[in-house]
Amino acid sequence: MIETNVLYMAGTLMRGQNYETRDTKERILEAAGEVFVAHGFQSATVREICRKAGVNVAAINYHFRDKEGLYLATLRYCREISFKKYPVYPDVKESEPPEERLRSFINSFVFRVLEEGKASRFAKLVAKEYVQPTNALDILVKETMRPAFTRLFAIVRQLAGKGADDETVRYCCMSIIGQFLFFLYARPVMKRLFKKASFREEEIAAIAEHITLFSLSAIRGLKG
Amino acid sequence: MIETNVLYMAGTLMRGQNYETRDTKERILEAAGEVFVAHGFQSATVREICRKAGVNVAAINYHFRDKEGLYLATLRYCREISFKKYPVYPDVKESEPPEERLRSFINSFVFRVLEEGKASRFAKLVAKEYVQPTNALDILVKETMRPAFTRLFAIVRQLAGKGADDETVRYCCMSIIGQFLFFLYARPVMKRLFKKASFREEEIAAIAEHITLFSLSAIRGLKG
DNA sequence: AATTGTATTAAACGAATGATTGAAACAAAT
DNA sequence: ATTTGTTTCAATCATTCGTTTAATACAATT
Repeated sequence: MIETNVLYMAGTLMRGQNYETRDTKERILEAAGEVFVAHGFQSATVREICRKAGVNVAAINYHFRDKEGLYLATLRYCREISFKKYPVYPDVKESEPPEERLRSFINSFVFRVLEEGKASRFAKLVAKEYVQPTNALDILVKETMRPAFTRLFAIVRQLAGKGADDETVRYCCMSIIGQFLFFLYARPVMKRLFKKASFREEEIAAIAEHITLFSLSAIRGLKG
Repeated sequence: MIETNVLYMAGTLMRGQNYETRDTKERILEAAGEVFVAHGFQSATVREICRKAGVNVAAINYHFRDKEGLYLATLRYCREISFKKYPVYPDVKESEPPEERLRSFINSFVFRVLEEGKASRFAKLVAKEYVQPTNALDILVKETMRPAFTRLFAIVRQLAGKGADDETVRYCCMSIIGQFLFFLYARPVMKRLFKKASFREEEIAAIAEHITLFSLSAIRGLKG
C-alpha cells in the first residue's frame, strides 16, 4: 500500500494530473497489447493486464468501460504504432509503374508482419481476429482491410491489363495476400519445421522481394 | 431423473455395452469438433460439449482423461474424416509429371479447407492451432505438416529445376502454402468484404485451378 | 444367483473470471 | 482553507470454469 502510494505520488507530483492519466492509460494499452497478442481476446484476463501495467483492476472499467472497450482501444493503439513506422507508400508516388507500387506495398506489409518489435503487434492481433472474430472485426474490415484491398486491386488490375476479367484480378490479389498470411500465421509452425522463427532485417527484405518477384512472374505468365 | 434413466436403459438394452460406449465417445467427439471449431481450445467449455452431446460432464474425464485429452482425440478424429474424404493423391501416380502432381496436391488441399461439411473441421482446427498454439501443435507438425511440406518440396524442386537453390524452392513452397492459408483464414473477412463465405463445388475447383496456374506460372517465370 | 468391471449420474469442489462498490488520495479551482 | 472533480485503491460480487466424488445401473462372467 505504502509502496504504490509513493509511486503514485511521485508520478503525479512530477508531471501533474493529465500526464499521469495518459501514462496510466498508455501503460495499460502497452500491457494489453502484450497480453492480447499472447492469449487472444477471450482467454486474456484483465487481471493479468493490470498486473503487467501495475494498476488496479478497476482502472479498466474506469478508463475503457469494459474488457471489450479496452480491446478496441488496444487494436487502434497498435495499428497507429504499426502504420506510423511502416506507412502505406513510404517513398513511391502514385504515378510510378505498378511493379514498383506493388513492391512497395508488399515491402511495407511484410515488415509490418515480420519485424521483431511492437510494430508487429497489430498484425498478430489481426491474425487472431481472422481465426476467432470478435465484434471488432467489422470495424477492422471497414477501417483497414477494405482500403488495403482496394489499393492492391488497383495495382494488380493495372499489371494484369485489360484482358483480364475482374474475377481473375481478384483471385490474384488473394494469392498475393495469401503469401503475406503465410508469414503472418506460420511462425509457430516454422519454428518447429525449420527451427527458425525470427528474421533479420535483410531476411525480411529478401522475403518481400521473393513475394514481389513470384507474384509479378505469375501475373505476367497468366497474361500471355 | 426418470426421463434420463429411461433413455439410458433404452440405449443399453437395445445395443449392448460396447456399442453404447462407442456411440457415447463418438457423440462427444462430434460435439467437441463443433465446439472447438467455434471457440478454440481455451475458450471452449467441456460443459457446452457435453450439453451438445447429451452426456454428463464426468464422461470427459472418464473417456478422455481431461479436456486436453479430448482435444487431441478430436484433432485425430477430424483429421481422419478429412483425409479419408480427400486423400493426398487421389488418382495421380508418383511417376506423373510434377505439374499434375502439384495440381492434385493443391486440389485435395483446397477442398479440405473450403468444403462445406465435417471434412473441413480439421483445417479449421489447424488454423486455430497456428494462431493460438497448444501442446498439440508439436504432434500436428510431426504427423501432418512436415510430411505434407516434404511432399510439396519434392514437387517444387522438380519444377524449379536444378538451377534453383534450396532456399528459393523453400520460398516457393511457402508462397503456395500461403495461398491455401488465405482461404483457410480469410473466410470471416471475405464474408464481410465480398458478402460471400461459402463456395459451391465448381468454385472450389476453380480456386484450386487458379492457385495451380498462378504457382506454375510464377515458378516458370522465376526459372527463366 | 452372486460377483465383477464398465459406464453413467447428480452433486459438489476449489480456483479463476469480469465487473462493481465505497472509500480514500490527489490536483486544481474557488 | 475549503470544495470539486478525477483517479486509484482494496475488497467483494455473482458466475463460470475443469475436475472430482460417491452412488447407481447395467452387462458379462462365474
